[in-house]
Amino acid sequence: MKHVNEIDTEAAIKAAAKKVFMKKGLAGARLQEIADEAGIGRTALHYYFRSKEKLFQEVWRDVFKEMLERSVIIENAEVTVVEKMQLFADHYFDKALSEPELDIFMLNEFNNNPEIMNEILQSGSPIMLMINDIKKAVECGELKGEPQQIFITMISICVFSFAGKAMMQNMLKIDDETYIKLMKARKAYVIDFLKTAFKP
Amino acid sequence: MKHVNEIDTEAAIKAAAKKVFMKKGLAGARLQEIADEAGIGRTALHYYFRSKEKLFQEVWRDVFKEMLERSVIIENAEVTVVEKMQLFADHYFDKALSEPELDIFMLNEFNNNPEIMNEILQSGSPIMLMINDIKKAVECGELKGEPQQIFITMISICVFSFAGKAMMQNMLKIDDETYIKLMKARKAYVIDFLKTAFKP
DNA sequence: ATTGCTTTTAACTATTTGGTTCGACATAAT
DNA sequence: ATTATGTCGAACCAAATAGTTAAAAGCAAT
Repeated sequence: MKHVNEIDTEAAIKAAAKKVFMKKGLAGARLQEIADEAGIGRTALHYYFRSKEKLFQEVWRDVFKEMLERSVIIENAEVTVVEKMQLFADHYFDKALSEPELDIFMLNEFNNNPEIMNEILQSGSPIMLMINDIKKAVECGELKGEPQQIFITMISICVFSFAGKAMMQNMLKIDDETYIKLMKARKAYVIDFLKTAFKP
Repeated sequence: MKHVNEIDTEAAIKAAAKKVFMKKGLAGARLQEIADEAGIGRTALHYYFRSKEKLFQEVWRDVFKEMLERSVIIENAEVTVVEKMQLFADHYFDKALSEPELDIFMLNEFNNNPEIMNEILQSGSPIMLMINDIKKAVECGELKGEPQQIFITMISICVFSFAGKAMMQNMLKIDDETYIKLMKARKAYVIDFLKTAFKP
C-alpha cells in the first residue's frame, strides 16, 4: 500500500520542476535545483520520475493543458465575432495574470524543440473556426482586414503582453508588482481596443 | 603577422555560434555543434574565443545591436505620431523578415538570464520619447487610449509576429516559406492597421 | 514484534561537456 | 633556407550532472 505522503511529494516535485523549468528552460534546469526547491534529495526525483526527460514531459503536458485552457475560443453562434474576441482576451488575461511566466516558456520550448509538440496532441480546429468566423464578419462588412491577420493581431496583443514580460520590464524600468498592475489595466484596455480596432 | 584566414575563421565561428545559440539557447548549445557548423575542430573555438561564455558574449553583443537597429524610433518632429509608428513597423518588419529567429532568441535569453542585459548598455530613452509623443497626441485628441498601452500594443503586433513563429506555424500548419509570405503580407497589413487602430 | 511493502538517502558510476596542453603544420618575415 | 609566429587538431583533463544500486528508514498490516 502506498504511503500517505507520496501524492504530496510527487506534487511537490512537479511544482518545483515547473518553477525551475519555467525559469531556466529544459536545457538550463538542473535536477539538483529542482530537488532543492522541492526540499528532497536529488535521487528521489529519479524514484518518482525516472529521468529528467520524463519529468519534463510530465510538466510540459500540464503546462500545455493550461495553455489550452487559457486560450478558450467560444463556439457559440449567438455572440458576435467581436464579442468572441473580447471573451477570448478576457479569459486569457485572467489566466495569464495568475502565471505570467508561462507564455514565454511555451514560446521558448516550442522554438528550441519543436518536436515535443507532436507527441502531445493536435489541438488545431477551434482556431480555424474562429478565423472562419472572422472571415464571415469581414464579408458582411462587420470587420475590416485579412482574417488571418486579424487573428494574429489579437493573439499578439494577448500573448506578447506576457511573453515579453522581461523585455517590457527592462524597457519601462518597472518591477514585478508594477508590471502586474500594468497588465491588469491592460486587460481592460485590450477588451476595449478589440471593440473598435478592426471596425471598417 | 596574422595569417589571412583568421578573419574568415573567426567570422565563420561567430556565424555558426549565432545560428546554434539562436536555435538552442545559451544553455542548450554545444560547442561541438558550433564547431561542426563552422567546419573546424572544437578546440579552435577555444583558440579564438577562450570560453563558451566569451563566445556567447560576442554573439549576444551583435544580436543586441541588431535588435536596436531593428527598433528605430524616429525623432523627427515633422512627422505625426502615427507616421512614426508606421515607420517603426515598416523598418522592423524589413529587418525581422531577413532574420525571423532573432526575436524569440532575444526574448528568451532575456528571460532566462536577465542579468546579461545590464552589462551591455542602457538603451532606454527613445522609448520614453515615443511614449511621450503618444501622450501628447492623446491629449490633442489625435489618438485614443493610455499611452503606455498604445505603445505596448504596437510593439506586440511587431515583435510577436516573429517571436511567435514556431507557435503560429504550428497553429496554422504552415511551413517556413508560407510563413515568410504571411509576414510579408502582414507588414502591409500592420502599417495600414496602425493608421486607424488608435483613432478616437 | 515481525513481516512486507514503500519511500528516502548515501555512495557510486557513466557520460557529457567545457577547457587545457602540446605538437604538427602553415605562413610570413628575415 | 631559416626562423618566428599564427593556426589548428589530437589527446588529455577536470568538473558538472544525469542515472544506478543497494541499503537504511518509515509505515502499515498481521
